[in-house]
Amino acid sequence: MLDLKFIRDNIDAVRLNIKNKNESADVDQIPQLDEKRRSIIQEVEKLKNLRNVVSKEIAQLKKDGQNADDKIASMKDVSDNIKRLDDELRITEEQIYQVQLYIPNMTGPDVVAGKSAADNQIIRSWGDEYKKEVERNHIDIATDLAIIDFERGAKVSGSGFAFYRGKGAKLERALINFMLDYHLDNHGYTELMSPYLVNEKSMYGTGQLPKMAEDMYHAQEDNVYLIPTAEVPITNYHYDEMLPNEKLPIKYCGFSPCWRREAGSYGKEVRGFLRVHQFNKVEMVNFSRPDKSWEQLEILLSEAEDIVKALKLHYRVLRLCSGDTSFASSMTYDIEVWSPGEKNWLEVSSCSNFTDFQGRRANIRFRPEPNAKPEFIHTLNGSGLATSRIMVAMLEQYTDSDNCFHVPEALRKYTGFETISKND
RNA sequence: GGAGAGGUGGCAGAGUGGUUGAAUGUGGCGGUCUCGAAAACCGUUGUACGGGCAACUGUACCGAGGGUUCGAAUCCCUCCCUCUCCGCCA
Repeated sequence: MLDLKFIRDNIDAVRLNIKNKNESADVDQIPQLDEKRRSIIQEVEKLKNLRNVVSKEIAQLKKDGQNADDKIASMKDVSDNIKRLDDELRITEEQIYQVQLYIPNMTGPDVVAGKSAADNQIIRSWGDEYKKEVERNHIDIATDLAIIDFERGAKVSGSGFAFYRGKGAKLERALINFMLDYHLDNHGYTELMSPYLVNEKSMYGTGQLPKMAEDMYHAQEDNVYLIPTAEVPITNYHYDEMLPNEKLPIKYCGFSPCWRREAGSYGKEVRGFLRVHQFNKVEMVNFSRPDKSWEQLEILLSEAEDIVKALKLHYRVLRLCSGDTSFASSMTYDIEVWSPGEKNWLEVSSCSNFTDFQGRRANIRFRPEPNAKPEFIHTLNGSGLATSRIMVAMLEQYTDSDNCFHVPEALRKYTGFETISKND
């Protein structure tokens, strides 16, 4: 959410930003609604002041045993007017809020205006030496090794769901544990294991609602949502809180499955693990002072890169253009690994600075100095990493011509085995 | 799911219609005393919005939202949450 005062003072920039982000929000009605809001406040507060003063006079008169009927009668009208104006104010503020909810975060200074993924900037790439030519993609390999079962996933749950089986399941667990341990041991994170169902308020707090309602699984009976990312519970962990300045930045990481309906995305990149309704991810969340958040974003990105490097996978880093930068994000870096089977880049991490956008929605603040006014915190998060596409790249990268998968060095102490072959 | 109790300031805890933004305690901050500290004593200690260049000032906030009333922390309704007991259950 953007600050109302900011919108009022920067209406043109806000309008341009909406356009650059391919969003639609009718910001034009804000100035007059805000004007109306303020004039109502001034009027109603005058009346309330009058009411307070006269009420005290009435109390005094009664205490002195005198008659106060005249004053009470004269206040009746005032009271009715207050009620009417308060209603009007409430409606006006609700109208403003409903517009505000759909206004995206302002993009950061380094974000170029652009329409689509084609306009994203390539920042760097790494691990050229790990490129490899393969004939089979991850689906063939995994099916052949019987470590991932897409068919039965579809039978039991629907397309976009899969079973990990045998050594495949253990490999997945190894990957998750490796990533978590890496961040805990090397990057100073505190682990959070979170709820996977969250309430509506949390979804508004991080900005998934109201815009993304269609993309989430919703349990109507209890009005809770399956999380599309651990960002939601972990960021909202500090909902309505004042964070101690001396503890900043506060860094949490956590594993969770992620559920996404992916409504309307059929036909593209849906094969196998490329786009699924449920996948596993380790998420990193950072609560930062505003003056440090851009610096923290670079650190967060490097922490995610460390994982890909440790797995020795060829990857590149992109800075997303405005059109590709998500609703709540100010700036986002994507990490993409090379899939030899797809001959394409696959997104495995998104690292974003949300500035104060989520902090304002979720009311998470801190005090810059002991007696200073509270300010909204900056939040950042990044995948570190999503496993399904890492699994794609690993399977294609590390399976030899004899159809034997070699576990990457970094994962061996977690798997307890070094290879996976057909009859394991 | 059934029955009951409760949600007040950083925390604890008074307050059942009229100078209550809220007693009191405690914690925090500043000070006096002290070589220093403790104790004691004094002072101070919320947020949001509006107006004002500012000092300042107005309004609101006692779980949330409605209602009654000239006036609500206090009365009524709805919802949320916590706790206790019973039932069910991994």
